[in-house]
Amino acid sequence: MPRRSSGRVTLQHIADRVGVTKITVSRALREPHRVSAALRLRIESAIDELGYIPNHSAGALASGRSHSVALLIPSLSNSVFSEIQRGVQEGLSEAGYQVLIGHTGYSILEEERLIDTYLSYGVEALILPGTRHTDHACRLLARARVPVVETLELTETPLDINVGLDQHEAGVAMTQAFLERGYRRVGFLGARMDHRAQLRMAGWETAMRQAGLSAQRCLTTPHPSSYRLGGEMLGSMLERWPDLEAVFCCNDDLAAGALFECQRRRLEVPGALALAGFNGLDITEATAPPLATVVTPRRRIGDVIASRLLARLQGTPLRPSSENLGFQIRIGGSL
Amino acid sequence: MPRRSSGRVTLQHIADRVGVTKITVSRALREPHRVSAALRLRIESAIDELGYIPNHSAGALASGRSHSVALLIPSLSNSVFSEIQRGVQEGLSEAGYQVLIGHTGYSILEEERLIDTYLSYGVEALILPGTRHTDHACRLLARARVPVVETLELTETPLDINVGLDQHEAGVAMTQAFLERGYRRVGFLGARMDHRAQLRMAGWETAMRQAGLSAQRCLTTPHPSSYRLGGEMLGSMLERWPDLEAVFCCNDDLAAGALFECQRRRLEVPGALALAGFNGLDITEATAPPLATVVTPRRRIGDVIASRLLARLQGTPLRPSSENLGFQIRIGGSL
DNA sequence: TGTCTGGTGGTTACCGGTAACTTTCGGGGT
DNA sequence: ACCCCGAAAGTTACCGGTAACCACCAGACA
Repeated sequence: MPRRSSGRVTLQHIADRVGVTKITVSRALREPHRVSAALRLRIESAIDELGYIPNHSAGALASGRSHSVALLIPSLSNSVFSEIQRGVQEGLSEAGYQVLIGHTGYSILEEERLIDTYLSYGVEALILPGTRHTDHACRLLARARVPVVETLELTETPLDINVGLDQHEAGVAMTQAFLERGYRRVGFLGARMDHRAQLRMAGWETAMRQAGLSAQRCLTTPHPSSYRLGGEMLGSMLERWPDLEAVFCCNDDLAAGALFECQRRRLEVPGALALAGFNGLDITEATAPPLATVVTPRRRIGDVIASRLLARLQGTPLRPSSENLGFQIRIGGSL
Repeated sequence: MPRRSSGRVTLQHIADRVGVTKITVSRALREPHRVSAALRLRIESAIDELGYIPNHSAGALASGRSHSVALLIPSLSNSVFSEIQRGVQEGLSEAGYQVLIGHTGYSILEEERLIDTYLSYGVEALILPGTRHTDHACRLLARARVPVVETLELTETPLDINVGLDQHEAGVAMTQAFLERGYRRVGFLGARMDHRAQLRMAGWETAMRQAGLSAQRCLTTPHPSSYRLGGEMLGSMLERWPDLEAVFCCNDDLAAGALFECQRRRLEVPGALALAGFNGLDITEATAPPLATVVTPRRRIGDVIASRLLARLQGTPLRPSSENLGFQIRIGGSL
């Protein structure tokens, strides 16, 4: 007799209905071949007659397996992450894993909190955006002995699996594309300034210095980037450096916003001002002119994460490793 | 002696270290006032010395409470949903709930699958996008006796809590804004054509018919909307109906894409063609000219969902109810 | 006929917490 | 001196599954 009559249908209810023990019902669900066909049918019909819903907590507790993986992403509204998510999801859900999505808002403190939460949920792996974490987060991860993927950026010292691209190198390459086309006074416009934005900016600086040019035309803000912000910041830059020839924006949103501002000011792009963004989102191909950008292999990152993780979850022991998936420069028509 | 030496630190380990029983440690964590201050301190230091991470499954199983709520959203890359998420998250996390995000990809079958999954995770409430669900999903929800929020749209027959806006009415209102300004040959451009897009379109039809005008200039596709698609589809519409004066797009992405296409064709907006979108995303204020749009109170929807849900979770019994949070027409400069 | 084997299904204990009830103990009121 | 009370900590049983091992049985085979 149950202490709390929770009203919820359990394995025991199904078992009673069919006249077997609950372990048999459990087997019918998880290892159907181990139960005779006739019995299996009776169990199945009892299950949907009574409306049984398994209790994940009980299963996870008893088996020590949660069949779930946490994917932390900095922003829900940025399609960069949604494409990664799609790849991860597809690969892992086929293998029977549930992907739990967490939202860090670009904060490593929030990331730490989420790592803690998801470890207590018993996730079997964690996928983190970026390679910088709080000390406490690193300690948690080390103790958890759970596969960890760090993504988007690359690091010399991966915690475990690292899949991404070299953001600094991409920043250098895009800047060089400006320089090759004869632009000299190339500015940099950055928002949010998370670690990846910083790396891109550092790439711009490196390339400018190497070419013996000034890397001073640079405007950044900690605010989250948006189209509007791109326009406003471009305005400030033009005021401060009226001789600006080109602007490398740390992402496509800013670049599109900057392009709109140019349209408003009747500044021809790229005639009067050249622009480039970063990521290769849909919008860069749709604007007039299309925006130059660094195309990042987001979908592929998701796929690769899924496949490396599955290998790891299925027992292949790997040493910490870094995988560089590269990028492509697309010139579009704004440069 | 544990059967499986999972390596994981449990309450028992902390208890042994401190010399108390595990229930005391459990209390120190959940009801600190019930444990003496001195002991509490010793327990706390043991906890972070040994790196204890609670086992959520065990807690949920024993207490029958998961402290989590599922929020299903159709698309991760659409900021409409990310703003709702922000409101929900903020309200619920303060009250100690964890918000689990699920991604339906606009499919009610996938929604059904996720409802099943999250019920088995023992969520204490479900927040669903839209008011249409599969029959099986409805049966699951009915049996689960868990608060359910249906959002974005309104319905006459809410399952439980319904918070949103009248999409049809909004479609009518935007169309009337076109008509008031003298536009007559107003077309409709729709993508994805999920239920909300259909309602908006129906609103457009209603308003056109009421004004005695033709509602034939309409182009839709089941493909997901994107900037590029907006441009391409506008191209098709112009080819098919060269006399088009205005286009109401079922969302801002399409409208922006259509605007870009106009720029490419040197079609003045709104001089040669008027445009409007739907949702009031950031981009509508950034383009040149800014886009007319229906501003939906997304953040507020999130906040209201959180507050109604908390009331419900804290025991206030409510009958099924519908709450209309309205919308605003913003004319921008494209109309 | 006896033994072995594989296919089925059952027994038992346990996962790591928590609810509900009980025990212990020191102090205040009368 | 007695009783009562509340605070602090412990006991016990249980949440709903699953792992590991065991029992039974029919047919294959010697």
